[in-house]
This record gives sequence, structure tokens and C-alpha cells, in this order.
Amino acid sequence: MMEIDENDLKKGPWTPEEDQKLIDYIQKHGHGSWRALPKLAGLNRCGKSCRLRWTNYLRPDIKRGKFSEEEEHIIINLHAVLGNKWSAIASHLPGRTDNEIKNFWNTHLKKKLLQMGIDPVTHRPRTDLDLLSNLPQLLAAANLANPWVDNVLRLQSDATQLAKIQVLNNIIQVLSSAPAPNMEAINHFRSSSILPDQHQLYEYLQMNSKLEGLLVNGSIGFPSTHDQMQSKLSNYEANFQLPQLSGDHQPAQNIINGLKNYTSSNSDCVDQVANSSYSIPPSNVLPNLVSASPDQCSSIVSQIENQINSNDIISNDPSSISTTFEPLGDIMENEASDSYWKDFIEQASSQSWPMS
DNA sequence: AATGCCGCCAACCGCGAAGCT
DNA sequence: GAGCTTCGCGGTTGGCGGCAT
Repeated sequence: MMEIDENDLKKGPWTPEEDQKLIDYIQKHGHGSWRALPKLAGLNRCGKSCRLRWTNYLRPDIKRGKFSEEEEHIIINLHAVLGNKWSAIASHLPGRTDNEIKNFWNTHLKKKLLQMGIDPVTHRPRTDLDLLSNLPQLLAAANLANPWVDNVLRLQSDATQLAKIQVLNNIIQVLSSAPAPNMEAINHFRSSSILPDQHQLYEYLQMNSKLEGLLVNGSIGFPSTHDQMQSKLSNYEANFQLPQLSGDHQPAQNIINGLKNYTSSNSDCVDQVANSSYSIPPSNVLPNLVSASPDQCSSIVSQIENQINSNDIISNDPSSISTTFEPLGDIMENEASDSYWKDFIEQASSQSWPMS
């Protein structure tokens, strides 16, 4: 425990006597040179150890005890902007030291954010999926010819519908992660006249995690039946109470309505595929598929793939969302019976998203 | 009661920046 | 400008206490 280093300087925990010596000396003389201080104060410690003891523990203006909820919010929000700049964060919290904040972050806040589904490093919703980068595989999945399924041809068209739903599922994930607070967004708020308070920003972070949780918490990240899909959407709708940061939530509502309508009108398809021996793999582990589809299905899929490749829409950059929807809209236009699909894509792409 | 595990947090360590000669 | 010293920061360590077995 207690240790003496090679220069006979004491290390380890400070005794009350040592604390008192340090306090007395600094109150009388100020700390001056930390290197010279221990000798002058009669302490058998190195200057660095004295400085740390003073700045992290003995300073009279130190606030001890539990962090308040407001302090928590401030730390989280500042961390989103500043990263691990503990001293910079501490400067916004009178009475708190960088060491204390760092410890609090590592032992409490980090876990809390993870539990909320927020990546404590990026402050964006955690996602194990590579979102739109799965799109080509996903769409290829519509071109099904699963050797384990007897009624391959019927399932092929069903799977096409299902793939679309999963595309929408991914779109929601992209949208829900798009407005995650980042440097730019927070700076925007700072300079704007609609500066939100810390609580609003915090609620906003929580909202992101709710969205993500609803979408990815399922065992395979996708509702397996029509009923589950509808139930998920209802939950999503019920939870969709974004803080009023910068306007309406119409895009999100459109998406929810769109998915509800779409899954309603295709409930047979969703249930059939889900209940068949064809199982929907996790969206990030799509199977290798053999092309053997009816003309219509095959043609749609290849068009989608071509469009995706030619428009280079695979991106994790949230700012690319609006352009992402444009080629999809064009593609869907070719399927006359799915005019709603196109409307939905257009609606989603034409509306701006809060904070984006 | 003894033991092991785990979370918390004070303290240490290493490194880079700033200041001084 | 180079070399040395001092300071401050962020990452890591290790002791302590609480809890489970």
C-alpha cells in the first residue's frame, strides 16, 4: 500500500497529517513552484503528487458528493462536443475536477449511454448494422431461390415485398441516426436563437436511443410477422415524441404511416415468408443467393442494383439521405401497382429532418 | 465466516506543451 | 534555436469496500 520510491519520497494514499501540512502551507504562501513546495511544506512527497492532491481533493472550492442530474446532462452534452477533454468539461462545472468527471464518466455515464443504445464515443445511436451498405445484398435477397424451400417461385415475389419492407426498416434506421448531435449541430444551436437547454438535448439523445432500440432490439433486427411489424410500428409511433427542437416530425409520421399501410396491405406476404421454412437472416448477415427469379422480380432487382451502384448511394453519412431516396424513388416508379411506395419514398426524401 | 468478484475512485504514470535559460 | 524544467492532461492502476457465493 504505502510505498517509498527510490528518492525516499512517499507514494500512495495521503494521511490527514499530510493533507493538513499541504493546506496550511498553500493557505499561507500559495503553491508557487510545485517542485519546491514539498520541501518547504515539510512533506516527503514529489511536487506532482502535492499538486494532484491539492487540485483534485484539497482545494477549498471543490464540490464533493453525487453528481446532480443537471451535471450529468452537462457532462454528456459537453462530451459530445469536446470528447475526452476532461479539463475543458470541468471548466464548465464549478467545483468539479477533471479527474472526478473522468471517473464519473468511465464508471457511470458510459454504461448509462450504452444501456440507452448510444455509443459513448460518437454519441450516435449504436448500430451494429452497416445500414445502407447492406442494401445491395438486401435487395438481392428479393431475388430469392432458396434451395430449402419447396415453393420457391411464390416466395420469390413474397420476398421481394419483404425486402422492400426491410429497406424501409433500414431507411428508418438511417433517419433515426441522422440527426444525432454532432459538433456541427450543437454549434448550430449555440449560435441560433433557438438554443435548446441541456435537458432538451439530453431528451433528444434519449429519443435517438428509443428509435434505435425499437428497430434493432429484436432478435434478428426485423419483425418476423405482420403482427409484430404492426406492433413495432405502434410502439414506435407511441414513443415518437421528439423534443420540439426545430419543427415538425412529419417525415417520421409519414414513414410510420407508410410502413403501417404497406405491411397491412402485404400482411399475407410478411406472414407467409416469416412462417415458411425460409428464414429471414439478420440484416447484416444476408445469405448468398442464387439468381433464379421470374422476369419481373429479376428485372426490378437488377435495376435497383444498377441504380444503387451508379448513384453510389451507399454511405453512412447522414447528410446523404436525401439523395439516397431519389434513385429508389425512380426504381419504384416502375412498379405500377406500388404507387404508394413511390409516394412514400418521395415524401421521406423531400422533407427535412430536425437538426440535419 | 471465508473467499472471490466487481465497481468505485484516489493516485500514479507517461507524454506533450509551455515557459525559461 | 536548443536544451532543460515545469506544468497540465488523459489514460491507467491498484487499494478499498460492498456484495454474492
